[in-house]
Amino acid sequence: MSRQDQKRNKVTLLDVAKHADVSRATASLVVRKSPLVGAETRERVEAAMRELGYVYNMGAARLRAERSHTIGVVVPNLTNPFFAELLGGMEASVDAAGLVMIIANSGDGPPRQAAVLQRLREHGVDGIILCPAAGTPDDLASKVSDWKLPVVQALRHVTDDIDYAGVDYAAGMEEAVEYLVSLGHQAICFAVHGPVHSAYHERVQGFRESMKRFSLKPDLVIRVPDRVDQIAKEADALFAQGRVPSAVICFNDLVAHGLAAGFYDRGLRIGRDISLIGFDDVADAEAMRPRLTSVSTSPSEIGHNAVALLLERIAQPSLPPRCWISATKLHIRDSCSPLSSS
Amino acid sequence: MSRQDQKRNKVTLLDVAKHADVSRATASLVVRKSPLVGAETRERVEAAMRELGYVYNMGAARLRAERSHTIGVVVPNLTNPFFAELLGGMEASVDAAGLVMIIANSGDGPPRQAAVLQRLREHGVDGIILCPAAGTPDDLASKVSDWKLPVVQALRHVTDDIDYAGVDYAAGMEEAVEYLVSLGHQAICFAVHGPVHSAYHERVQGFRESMKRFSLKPDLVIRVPDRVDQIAKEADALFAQGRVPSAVICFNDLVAHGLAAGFYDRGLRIGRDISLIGFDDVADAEAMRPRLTSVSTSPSEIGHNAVALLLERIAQPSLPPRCWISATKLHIRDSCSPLSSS
DNA sequence: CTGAAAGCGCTTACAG
DNA sequence: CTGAAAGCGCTTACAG
Repeated sequence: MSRQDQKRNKVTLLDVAKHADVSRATASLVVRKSPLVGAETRERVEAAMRELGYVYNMGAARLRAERSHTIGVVVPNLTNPFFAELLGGMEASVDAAGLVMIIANSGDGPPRQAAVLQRLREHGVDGIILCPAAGTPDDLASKVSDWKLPVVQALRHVTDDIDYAGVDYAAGMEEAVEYLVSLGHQAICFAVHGPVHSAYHERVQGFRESMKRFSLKPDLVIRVPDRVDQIAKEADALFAQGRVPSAVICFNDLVAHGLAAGFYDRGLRIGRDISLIGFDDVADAEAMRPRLTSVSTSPSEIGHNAVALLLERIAQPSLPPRCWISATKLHIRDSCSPLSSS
Repeated sequence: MSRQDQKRNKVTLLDVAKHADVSRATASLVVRKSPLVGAETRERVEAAMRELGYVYNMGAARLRAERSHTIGVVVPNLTNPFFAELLGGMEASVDAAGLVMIIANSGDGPPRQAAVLQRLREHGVDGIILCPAAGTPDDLASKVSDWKLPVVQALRHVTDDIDYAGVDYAAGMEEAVEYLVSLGHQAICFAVHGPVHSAYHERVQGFRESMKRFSLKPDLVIRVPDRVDQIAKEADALFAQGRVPSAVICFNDLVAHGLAAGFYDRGLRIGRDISLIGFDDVADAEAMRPRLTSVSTSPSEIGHNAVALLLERIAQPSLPPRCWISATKLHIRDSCSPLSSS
C-alpha cells in the first residue's frame, strides 16, 4: 500500500491531505503542530503521514515562510579542542531549539571568511554565529546590517554594534596573576601565541595591568610557536630575556602543554622549579601531571550563550546590541607552588 | 541607486534580469555559470547582480532542482579531539566541492540518531556521512535504501550494503603488538573503554589474534573509565589481574593520556618501568612526555575519504557498495623500551 | 476548524 | 543564445 505512492520519494503534503481526507491547509497545520486542529483530525493526518512515509520538506517551507530553521556557525579552526567544546555547546542549544547548524571554517583569514559568510547567506540561514577571523575589517558591522541578517560574535569581537558572547579574559588574567603573587612570585612571564585579535589583546592587557597593580614588571610577554609540538623546543626563549621567570602564565592550555613538555626536556620540575598556569581549562588539564592549574573559560557555556543571544536576536531584530561576558574561574590544581625564598 | 530596490533584502533574479535587460532564464544561466551565455551578456548580468546586491537563493533553487548542495554529518560526539580532526578533514573536502555541511550529534545513541537522521532528511540534504551510534539496529541499511538517500558510514560500519570509509584497526593492533614483541614484551595488556561498536571489536580482535600469533596470552583486556580524568585513578586495575603487564596498548590516545597520568601518580616511569602505546596519534601524542608512541589512524584523511565516497555515490546512486579501508602506521616515539631481562 | 487561491524564487523544458 | 509558461512543495491570508 504505502510503497506504491512513493516512487522517487515524492510523498507531498497534498498526498497526505488526500489520504486523510482533509485539505492541504489542514495538513499543513498538523505538521506545524498548530492547536487549531481537532484531536481526531490531527490523529487521522498523522496516521496518513506515517502510512505514506511522508517527509516534511523544509526547503519548500522555508521558501514560503522565510525561515530556514538553520543557523550558520563560522569558526577559525575546527581541530582545536577549545573550538570543539564550543561547538559542542552550541550544538546542544541549537538542537534543543529545533534548529540545525551549518558549520564553516574561516581558517582565521578574512578572505575565506567573506566567502563562507556569502555561502551561508545563499543557503538562507536564519542567523550566524561568527568568531571573527583575525584581521576582520572594520566594516563588518555595517555589512552585516546591510544584510539584515541576525549575527552574533563569539569569543572575539570587532565591533560594539553586533551582539557578542565572550569571556572576561582580562579578569581571568588578573586571577592568575593575583594567585601567583599570593604565592610570592614576582618574575612572572606571559607566554602567548597564535593570531592577534580582541581576545588576544584583552589577555595581554589584562596581564600587564595586573602586573602593574602589583608593581611588577609587566613586559615579560614572550611569543611561542603555534603548534604544540614546536612549543617545547622554544621553551628556552623564556629564559633568554635576561630575567628568569619563576612562574609562567600561558595564553591557553595548548601552550601550557607544550611548555610543560619543554620544561620536562630541560629537567625542570613543574610545580617545584617553576610554576605554570594554563588558560581555558579544557579536558586535558586534569590529565596532565602535575595536574594543570588553569583559568577556566567554559567554552561550551559560551556556546550556549551565543546561541541564546542569536535566538533572541532572530526573534527581535531591533533589539539594541548586547554583550554577554561570562566570568572566568581559576581552577587551582598542582602546577604552582610558593616561591621558595632563595 | 542600489539601496532602494533592496527593502527587506528582496532582490530577486527577476530584478537582476530586468536591470540587465535580459530574461529571467538568461540570468539564471549566468548564476549557474552556464557556457551558453555570451561574454558580453554575462558581464552585464554580473554587473547587475553586484549593483543590486543580489544574493542567490539556494533554497528556491533546491526546490526546483532537487539538489540542496548540503550534506549532513552525524557523529557520536563533538568534543573528542579525534572527531574534531575528522570533521576538519571533511569540512575541507566539502567546502572544496562547493557544498556546505550540517553537523549533528547522535550522542552515540540510536534514538537520538534516528531523530537527527530524520531532521537531516527534512532539511533535504543531498547525502549523509554517518558514524553509526553504538547499538545502531541492523535494519539501518534497509531503511536507508527506502529513503533513496546517499549515505556513507565512517569509522564504524553496521552493514556491508552501505559505503564505508574506515581504518584497518586490526592491522594497527598487529603493528603495535609486533613492535612490543620485538622489544621482548610478553605480558601485554590492552586497555579499552567507551561504547562497543565495529571499530571496538576490530581492535579487540586484532589484539587477540596478534597475541595468539606470537603464542602469547590474549586475554589481558581490561576496561577503564570513559573520561580521561577518571582513567588515572583506575590505573591500578592493570595490575590486579594476577599478572603484571610490562606493556600496555591503549584503545586510543585519550586512554594513553589518562593511564600515563595514573602511572605517574604511582611513580612508574613510562618507557622504563612500563611501555605504553596509544592509538590514533592525535596532536597531543607529540607533546606528551615521554613522547607517546601511537598507531596513527589519520582521522582527517578518513574525513576526506568519506566525503569522496559520498560525492561519488551522489553522482552515481546505483554503484555497488564500496569500502575504503585506510592503513594505519605505527608512529614510534619514546614511550616504549626493551623489556629488561629481570 | 476547513477550502480554494496565490505566491515564495528559482529551474526546466519548449519554442523561437 | 533568449522568452513565456509551468511547477518544485509548502504557507499565508481570506472566506466560509
